[in-house]
Amino acid sequence: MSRRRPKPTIHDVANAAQVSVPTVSRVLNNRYGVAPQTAARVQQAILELGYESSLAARGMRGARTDVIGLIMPDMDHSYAIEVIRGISRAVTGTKYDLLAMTCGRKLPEERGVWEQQQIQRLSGTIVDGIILVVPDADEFRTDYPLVVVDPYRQSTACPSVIGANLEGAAAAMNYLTGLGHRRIGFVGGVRHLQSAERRYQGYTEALAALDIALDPDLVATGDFERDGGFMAAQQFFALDDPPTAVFAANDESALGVMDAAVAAGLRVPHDLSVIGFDNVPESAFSRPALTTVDQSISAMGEAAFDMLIQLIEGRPLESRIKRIPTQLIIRDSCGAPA
Amino acid sequence: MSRRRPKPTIHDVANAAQVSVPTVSRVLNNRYGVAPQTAARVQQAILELGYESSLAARGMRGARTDVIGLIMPDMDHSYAIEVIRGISRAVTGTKYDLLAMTCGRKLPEERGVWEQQQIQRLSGTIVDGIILVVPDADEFRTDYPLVVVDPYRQSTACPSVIGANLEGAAAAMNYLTGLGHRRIGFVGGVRHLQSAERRYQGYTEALAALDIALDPDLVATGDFERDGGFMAAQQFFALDDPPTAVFAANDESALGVMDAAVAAGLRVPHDLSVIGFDNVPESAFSRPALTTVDQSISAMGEAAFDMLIQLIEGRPLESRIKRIPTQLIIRDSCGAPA
DNA sequence: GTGAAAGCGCTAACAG
DNA sequence: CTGTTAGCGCTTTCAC
Repeated sequence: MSRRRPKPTIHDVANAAQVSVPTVSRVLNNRYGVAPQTAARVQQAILELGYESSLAARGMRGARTDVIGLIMPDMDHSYAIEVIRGISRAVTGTKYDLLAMTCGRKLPEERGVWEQQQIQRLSGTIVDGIILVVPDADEFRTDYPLVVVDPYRQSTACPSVIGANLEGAAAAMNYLTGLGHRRIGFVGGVRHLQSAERRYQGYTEALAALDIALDPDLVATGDFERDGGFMAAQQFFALDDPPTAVFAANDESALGVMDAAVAAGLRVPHDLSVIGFDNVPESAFSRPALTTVDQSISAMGEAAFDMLIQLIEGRPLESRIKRIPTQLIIRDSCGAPA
Repeated sequence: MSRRRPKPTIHDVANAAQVSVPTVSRVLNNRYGVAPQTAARVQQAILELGYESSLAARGMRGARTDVIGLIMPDMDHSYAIEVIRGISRAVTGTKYDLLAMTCGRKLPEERGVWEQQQIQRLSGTIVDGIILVVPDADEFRTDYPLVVVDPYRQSTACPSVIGANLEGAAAAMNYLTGLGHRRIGFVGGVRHLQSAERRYQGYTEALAALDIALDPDLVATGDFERDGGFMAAQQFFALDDPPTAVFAANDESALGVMDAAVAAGLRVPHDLSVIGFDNVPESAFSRPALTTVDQSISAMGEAAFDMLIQLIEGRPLESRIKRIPTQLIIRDSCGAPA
């Protein structure tokens, strides 16, 4: 470690083995036309020098790298973690390595360009294909294999994996109304995010089906984070006629609503029913355990990986859009209205 | 998206802006000596073409990439996730991007070489420095900035971040013996992993301090996973004189022990006390909540990032080994022996 | 079978 | 201020 011993290059190997650079390249890639003896000498040199080819250089020459890229805005929230888990599992046992990138700058307005940047910085050279999670942008200037998970808008521009948001929201609302709730609050997610919109749509449609007028006071704009749910709930509680149930557009928000409920001295589900969306691991451990709509995020990750491999290997895609079904998970946070 | 429009290169930009390639490179890197007018024309072309420089090509030319690499054997288990979280948080707000790699091939014997491979494949070109998590290998052939998290053995070869495993284990054991336990089982971790060894050492030393003979029947070799804990516990329960408490070398094993306890009809902590190590998020949600030693894995990740940045930016390291302290978290899984 | 030459996209050193 | 020349580490023709 003391002296700066530069990483051995293919050149060093060639020298050590007394052959030319292309020959080393050939044995590296198991090409035909190398004498067994020569190959052995090269292998020997590789071992001795501890040589390993540079991903960058190799990729630049157009060769496949057997690495797939995952680009996501953060690797901190449960949603992101679950996607990573799914893809990580899918990668296991394949020849592919997984390369996940996330950015330091967290300002939303920088995100869109960041995504685009990363795609181009990586594509074609470093990775063979890319999975993009919850992209801010809608369209991408690339023709490399690219699969989008849970896009903003449902464009057919890229092959994508989406959740059955509308159906899931309908199931949640039906469950709540079936329990007898009529005043139901909704905590939304990031504005203009497709998944959030669809869940909202499920909310309004369910209300309409029962001829319940949409009360603007009962619709709060959250941010898909715990704090947003907390604040939204506080607004609800301050109402003259507060809701008896809250449908939050994702679990983190729902957990925030529950936090607000205990802070306000309300008991869940006795005084307030709460239902979430996503079924992130934490939802099973809240007190009471959160009733939610399982969106199987990790399954979305796995599906995205499968699609990407099809694309990379040039096999035809069954469909450009893969919809992952949703499932109502009934736990302890909902009951009949008091 | 229909036609294969190849990614624009610096060349295309140069053409479009009617300048030479190096000029484009200059404006790209905010170098001095470009006429404002020319620069504007280049910027214009960049925008129109949606150009973004290739990480691979840029890195190959020796320039800094402002990307730091994270190499880990998996991105699925809680431990790995926590490390990612910590580093991801540390990266936030800095100019660095984070690139995390995992491999598809999961066989342990392939791991050692895989790590070495990745380091060389990435270092110097694609990333400015690397954080390596729980490496199998002990020494690395690289002179690039490299920080190791929780290494196998405590070698001084690389700057590293380690947990206070011995102290933590001592705290756990003291707590158990303070409660009155004398027959305490130990579920170990992956053999030869330094952290597991140190925790075992804490176990034996605590026993020795109380003049309790080490009973081989009470020491099981786990694998740091839930199943291993489960099986180890079953062995304990089958003993003529089963332990009244179990110290598991990590939380996942401890959770497995609790699973086995309920399967055997034992109540925790009434019939059996269980204590873990790590304080992964799940441990707070088990029933009963797991008493454990907080190892602040995400803090280890953050510390590793900080050290790496020092290395990259050429600032002197305070110390080559950073030890992250440990803290006993008392929850509900331990009590006095029956 | 093997080496020489060319070029991937980019930047650094030099001219002009 | 800007263009020309070289070369990073590697693979791919194409000769020999």
